[in-house]
Amino acid sequence: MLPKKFRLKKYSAINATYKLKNTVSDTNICIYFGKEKILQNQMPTKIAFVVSKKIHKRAVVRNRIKRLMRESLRLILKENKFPIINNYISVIFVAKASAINSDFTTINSSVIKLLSSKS
RNA sequence: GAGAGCAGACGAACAAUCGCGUAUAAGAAAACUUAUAUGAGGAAAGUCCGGACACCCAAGGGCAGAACGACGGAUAACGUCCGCCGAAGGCGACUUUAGGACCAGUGCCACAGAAAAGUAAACAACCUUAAUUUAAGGUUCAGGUGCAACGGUAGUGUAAAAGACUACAGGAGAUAUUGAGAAAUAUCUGCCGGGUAAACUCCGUUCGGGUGCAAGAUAUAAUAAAAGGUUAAGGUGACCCGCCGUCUUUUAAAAAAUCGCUAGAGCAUUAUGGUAACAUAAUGACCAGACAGAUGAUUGUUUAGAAACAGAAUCCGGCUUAUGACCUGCUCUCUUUU
RNA sequence: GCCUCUGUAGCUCAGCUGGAUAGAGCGCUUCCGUCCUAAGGAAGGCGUCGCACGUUCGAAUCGUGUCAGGGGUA
Repeated sequence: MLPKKFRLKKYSAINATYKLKNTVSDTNICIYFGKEKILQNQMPTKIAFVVSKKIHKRAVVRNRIKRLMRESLRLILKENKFPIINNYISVIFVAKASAINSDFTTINSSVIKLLSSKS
């Protein structure tokens, strides 16, 4: 789990990020980017993870996908591979139906691929 | 040894690195940092029942309504649990059981059949009399139909028949004994007119307003538009009476902190009472509490080749459903040996 | 958290209340028709009535449980 200051919490902020439709997608994951930072460089980037109930009914499966995505993003933030993330106010990771039963390496590789394609 | 029945336990372990929630302590103006401790179930699930708790409300009456249904107990309560009776199934250990009442009333029982419940024979058969192709009377034993035929089997009896009579088994009622009771056993009485209430219904018991922690409390902040209304809107949510008595409804937008929030009809061990469910007493420990929502990732070793079902959301008691592997105890049947 | 509805042929739906034949339209197959196709006509098959247990002589229908899907509300 990310520390609390990196989490995107507010309902209105999530809706605003969705409405921009600045997306990059894969078979497993779709990423929504928010507005670019111009003035507020001091604020940390807010990140959210979404796994819809339409994808799978059981909470254990959905939690597993969320945790895998979080883990891969934690490693990325730690090594600071992609500074592109720090240029946006908010980022939302949405899992797709094909992400079910996939292990850590596939999720991690798709996250890296999407972020590198954006930059 | 094989098969089966019942009950129970468990719900991968260890190490390393990185990382998250909560609490406490220290530091810091603050954001936060460091250290320590701790952090997912037997079903957390389904939401099928019962409660606690909270608020609205004033909590009254009537009539609808809902649930339950052998008997005795347990419990805060229950549609749950325990014991026991009857019935059904099994060679047996044992299992299952919505198990009150169709002598209050109404309805239904297709096709077939004489007839599906009405003091019933339109098929057919038996007997008697007249008569010989038939008619009248008596009868329903046997036949056939159907899930079910007006009690069953065997005899007596009769023109032919019939609980008309007798024996046996069954049902019902009465009496006696046993038992806390359901009920069981014995004797007697020809008493014996189908089934269906998971059909309406009747009887008995219970419930007796509503909404659910997004309940609600505290603090801060607080709008706009339209419609209706003291000639009674609205609330009490099947409905009626009765009661309360001033704002109410809709649409749009905005803001969201703290408490409730986890010490409990709870858990473990022991003792006593009870067949048991359970109750009482003593001792001990307490360490999830989030709010877009914390337990993860990688590597190595062991095991059965990385294991099943599955993620707390106010809290308890049950029920139901899902579930891999290994293990334990008691009992029954069959076979073999002694 | 609470409330509520629906599962029937490949698809869309009747039938259920009130128990005794599982049906309609579109689609599919074959034949007729036409020079060929379409329209039209004829015939045919297509179903564990979501699943399990029960009540009943008999269950798509009644009862209970369960599974799946949808909707409403805060």
